[in-house]
Amino acid sequence: MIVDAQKKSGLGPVDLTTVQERVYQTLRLGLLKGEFLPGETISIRGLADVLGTSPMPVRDAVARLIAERAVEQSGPRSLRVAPYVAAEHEAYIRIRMQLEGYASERAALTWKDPDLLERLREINRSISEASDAGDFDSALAGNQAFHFEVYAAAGLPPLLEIVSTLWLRTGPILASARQDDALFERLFQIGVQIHDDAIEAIARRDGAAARRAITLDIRASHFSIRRFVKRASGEPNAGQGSSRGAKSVPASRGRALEQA
Amino acid sequence: MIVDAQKKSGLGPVDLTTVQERVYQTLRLGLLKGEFLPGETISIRGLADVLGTSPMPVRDAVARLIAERAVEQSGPRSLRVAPYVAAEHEAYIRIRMQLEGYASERAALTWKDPDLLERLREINRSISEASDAGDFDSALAGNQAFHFEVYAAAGLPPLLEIVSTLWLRTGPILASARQDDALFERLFQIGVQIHDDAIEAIARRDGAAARRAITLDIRASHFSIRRFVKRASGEPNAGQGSSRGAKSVPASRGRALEQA
DNA sequence: ATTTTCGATGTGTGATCACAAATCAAACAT
DNA sequence: ATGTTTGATTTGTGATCACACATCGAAAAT
Repeated sequence: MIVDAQKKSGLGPVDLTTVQERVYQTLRLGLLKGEFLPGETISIRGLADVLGTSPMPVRDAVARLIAERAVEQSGPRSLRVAPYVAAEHEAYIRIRMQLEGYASERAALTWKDPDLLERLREINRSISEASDAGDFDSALAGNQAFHFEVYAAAGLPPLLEIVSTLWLRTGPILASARQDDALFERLFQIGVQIHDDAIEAIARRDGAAARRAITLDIRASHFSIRRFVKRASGEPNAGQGSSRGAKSVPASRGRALEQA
Repeated sequence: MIVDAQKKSGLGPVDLTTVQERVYQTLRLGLLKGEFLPGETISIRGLADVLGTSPMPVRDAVARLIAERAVEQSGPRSLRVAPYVAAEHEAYIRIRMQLEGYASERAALTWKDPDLLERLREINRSISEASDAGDFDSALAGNQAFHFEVYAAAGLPPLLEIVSTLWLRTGPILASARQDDALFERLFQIGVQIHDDAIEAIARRDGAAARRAITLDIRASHFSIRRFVKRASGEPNAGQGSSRGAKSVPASRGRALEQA
């Protein structure tokens, strides 16, 4: 043996994740944060350029996003973020109510971590503050953190993954409503209130009440989104089906990932 | 215009799907049919070789399967079919009971197609016959057809997709139990009976009963699988695996069901 | 006999190139 | 002014190559 394991305890392990993985996580986060608009066309080469890599890793990452239905092919040679389609979105909401309702019920009945309640309260407080301050990015992130904190307490890791891919599809749509500040603020006000109900239900291990609170939360935000889209579709754009031959996407191209 | 569309009405439209898509569908079907064992290592080049293409399309297809958790990386440079992990599998069963139970309930309450019942009865009959004849491939396919025929009647296409990716994960595990003929035959016998209950429930639009039947079906097959795996892990017998993937699949086939 | 070493082989990853098809804009013809 | 065509550009797809690392087998050293 040449040399023993050097014990320079000053340096730790190095990030050895693959480029493809980092690209995937970046795009995923961007989708969740609403940096892409529903229906926005994307290009592998374009993304590679912005991210500072070759098209290859982006290609793999996009393939995964396609499998998760977050990205779809709008034609033989074009990709776009999944557009808003009323019927489809409504279906996803129904599914989410079932799945996330089940997760909440299970969390309320089986949770163990004694710090859970305090953590939920803290997160909910931060949502309220961020919303009041007009910091919708933080409020959105906080909302996501709250829900997943609850679902994690259900003790079914695979459920977390499934729900998270569902959020990946509803994410851009929810985020697109951020254009309407007033609506967004009221959405969070209601949300915080419902979250409090959920916390209380979990505290007293009332599974049915927890399920009711979370499903109500999902339904409420869905109604808001629907109202927003309906109002917005008066002029700018309406979601179009996955049929080909659609030109789509107004010039209102939102920022699609800035720096490298 | 150079030339009109030639009207040789003898030839129809040509399959213009991409190679990647066909590879994906092939692998997916193979997974569902049980041509891969849980935990079996696979190689991109090997699959490409077998399928007669370059590694490129396989790479994209596998990326999608990874996103669906049907394939996972077992190391920095190696891939394998998702192995059987008891806790994980149990979680998937719970999720499936929720989702497929919901789909069944909704199908029973909202179905419209007047031919639905007859189609279900026909499929169930074919399962029974195939099982009696020892043709488990057909019986397995029939079972899948039955379930998805029901879920399709729920009128929520996105739900179908989600459930189908869940089957993609439980598929190889279910199929691996085919080594035990006796168990498999009894499994189908019980299944056919439960399916009849489900049909009856749907016929009289009894949502709760339909949900009960389907969840029972899932739970029953889960118990059988669990019993099989438990027995198989005690005595790693050399069952024949129709693994058509690449070379690989070392002698440790008996342990393919456990983990790693 | 057991352990170690080391080389051959195979792996996923990433980059680069080729290509047909789709898109867009300017120039055309009406 | 308007609808059509055409040509340059960009797209995803697929093939090929290079590379670092993992794996495994045989030879060597203990």
